[in-house]
Amino acid sequence: MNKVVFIEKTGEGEYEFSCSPEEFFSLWHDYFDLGTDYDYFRSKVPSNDSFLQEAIKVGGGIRILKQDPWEMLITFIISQRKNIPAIIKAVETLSQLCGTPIKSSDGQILAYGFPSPEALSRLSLEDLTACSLGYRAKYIYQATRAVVSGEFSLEAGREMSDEQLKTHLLKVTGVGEKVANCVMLFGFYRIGAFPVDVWIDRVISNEYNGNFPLELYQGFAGVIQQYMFYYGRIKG
DNA sequence: AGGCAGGTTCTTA
DNA sequence: TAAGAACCTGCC
Repeated sequence: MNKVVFIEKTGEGEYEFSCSPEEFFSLWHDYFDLGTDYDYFRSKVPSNDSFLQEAIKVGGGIRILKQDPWEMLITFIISQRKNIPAIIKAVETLSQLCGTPIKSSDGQILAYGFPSPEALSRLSLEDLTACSLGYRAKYIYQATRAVVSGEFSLEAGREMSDEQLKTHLLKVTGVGEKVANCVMLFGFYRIGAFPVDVWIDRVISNEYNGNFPLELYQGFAGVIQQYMFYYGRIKG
């Protein structure tokens, strides 16, 4: 979206945003999903579920960010078989290569926005490979062309049911079950989507004996997934 | 030094 | 339908 904000913790439960109050309320308040009552979701965790009880305590400030579908599609295609530092690096390389510079009022470049489909489409397959994307380069090359040509519409996804959207996203080569769920959750705010990656797999097998009660969280399982993911990684 | 990493596709039965 | 190999590359 070609916007950047810097947030500083200034006290307990107190944060300072670098933007104006107008921008905070018109943009970031929604982006960080600050209008949603997460206490309601958390209240659905059974008191005898000690893992999730601890997780919602430790991960108290977690929010599902309302991110851009296109950015999520490409970012999560990149994420497969990569660790987090490598993902960040690849996304930053792409942004610096063909994203829009975001400047402060005095002209200083603060960050680069994620490249638009058109901007990415100007990169050749070789260009993409040079961004250390490995075998994902051709997935991204193909997805970019599908979107730019209109053959694949992310916008159309907004009107679809969760089930339709999942099927739609799975048509993109390089998008499987996990990536589709991530794009749904973070790019379309489908908080019922429940992405299962290796960390969630580990939590389910280690803490729930391979059987997680998903049915307790119908319609917002993605929020619960975030607590599981966050705390699961801390615990190792 | 090599296995492994926020998976997916392709191949084989 | 299901299990197993191959896939790129950089990090730990």
